Amino acid sequence: MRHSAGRTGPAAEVEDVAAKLERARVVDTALRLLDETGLEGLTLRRIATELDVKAPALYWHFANKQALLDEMATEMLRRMTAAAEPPGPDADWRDWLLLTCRTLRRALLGHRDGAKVFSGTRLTDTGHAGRLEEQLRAFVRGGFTVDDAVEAYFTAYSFTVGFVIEEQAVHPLPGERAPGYDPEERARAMGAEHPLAAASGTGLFEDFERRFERGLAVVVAGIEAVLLP
Amino acid sequence: MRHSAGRTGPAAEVEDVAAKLERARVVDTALRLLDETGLEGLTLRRIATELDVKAPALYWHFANKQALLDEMATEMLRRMTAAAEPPGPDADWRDWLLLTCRTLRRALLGHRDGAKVFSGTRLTDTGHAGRLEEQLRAFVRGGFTVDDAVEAYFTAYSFTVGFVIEEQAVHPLPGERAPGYDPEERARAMGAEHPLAAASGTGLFEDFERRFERGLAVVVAGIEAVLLP
DNA sequence: CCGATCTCCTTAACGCTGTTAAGTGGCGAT
DNA sequence: ATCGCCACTTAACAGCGTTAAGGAGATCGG
Repeated sequence: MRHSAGRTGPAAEVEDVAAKLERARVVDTALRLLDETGLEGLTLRRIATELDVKAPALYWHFANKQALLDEMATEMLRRMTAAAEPPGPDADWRDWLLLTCRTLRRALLGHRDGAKVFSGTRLTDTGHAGRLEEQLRAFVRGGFTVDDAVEAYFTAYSFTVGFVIEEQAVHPLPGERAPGYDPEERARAMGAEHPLAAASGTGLFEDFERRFERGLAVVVAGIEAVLLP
Repeated sequence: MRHSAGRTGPAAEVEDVAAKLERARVVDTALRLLDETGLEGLTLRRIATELDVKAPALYWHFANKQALLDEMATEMLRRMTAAAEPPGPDADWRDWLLLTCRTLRRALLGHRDGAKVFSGTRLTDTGHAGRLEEQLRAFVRGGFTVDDAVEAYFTAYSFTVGFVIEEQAVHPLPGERAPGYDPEERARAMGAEHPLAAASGTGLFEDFERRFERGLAVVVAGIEAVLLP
């Protein structure tokens, strides 16, 4: 099924590299198009046209659309990992966790519907294993059991993904604002008999940057309080 | 555009009730079908067939498919709210928050792809305003500012939605287990040079019930530590 | 009582989607 | 020169959401 199945020797090496380059070009184009069209508008025919190719050609490089989406999510993660300077090998678990979550958020915000693409796919390689290992090691250095380390990591991860999904519903792209997320409108909808709910629009639709940091601080403080030995 | 536009009198009342019953029947059927087919397989033609009707008939009741999905998400929330006994009017914010998040999780787990349906839609009515108001009031009673109350609520909400999205990737329906989320398989993929990452499968793919409770405890403790005056 | 109106549905069709089958030009190796 | 594989094309399929037009049946005003 793979490109060089059954072949051996240096020629296979070279061809595999070429194949990966093509694959990468498809993924790159798809990620660029994603920002223009959104996940709904991202069709194989469009991607193919952008690559001066017909749609069925993509099936040479990917088993199906989901495989392409998986690869896109993986590539997002790869770029994010490459862009983030890791803290030193003896860094505190807090530094690692903050870095991981902030970088994850940046990666998801980097593309329209990034969080949805990401949360709907399975990663296609284990390139992130190294970072995860260092993250968990930082926890263990801090006195956590492995189980508690995973627990802490997953809690922060869940918060981050959930947060960004909501954020991208309001801001499809940084700077853009989706219709229907207006604090005043919400206040009107909630009615005078629900003053607190009516006032919540501001706290729900604005200032995601600061709110993410506060949420992260809450999670970190909670980990300290509950899981730290 | 609405059913009784421009009409008055008791007959209109009766017809509106009938119309709403029809609408509700569509939503109910769609939610039932969702469990069988998943979000991908949930087509208007299938829903229509199940209702002994042709697909375009649905456009009499809903402007488009998204409007139906919105209504489905709203109905999920309505049932969840109806099923959950609220704590007393003087209950602690902790009780309210735990109830809200646990009930939200239950509601999302109640249907296949529940979290995805939910996170992709906008609620169609303000029936949840009352509960939100009580939730926020509990925070304010506890000494929170309105902003901090919203912040705390949203942090817990984000965690819950993010958590269940991941949970449903592993367990499409309670009891079922999606392929590819096997701890041993993960351990093999991570490799011997990443022992902690390899061991993380157990902590990531199992025992969601307990892990959700611990995550919730982390969030609550974090709110106490960071936001409580 | 009759014609108009409104409700709720049907049939037919449009343009689009992901995906498969079959065929084809070119290039490297034998 | 020819074989075989790579990377692609053309053609087509079933199915999707959605729209247009129309029709049966109840309900209404006159």
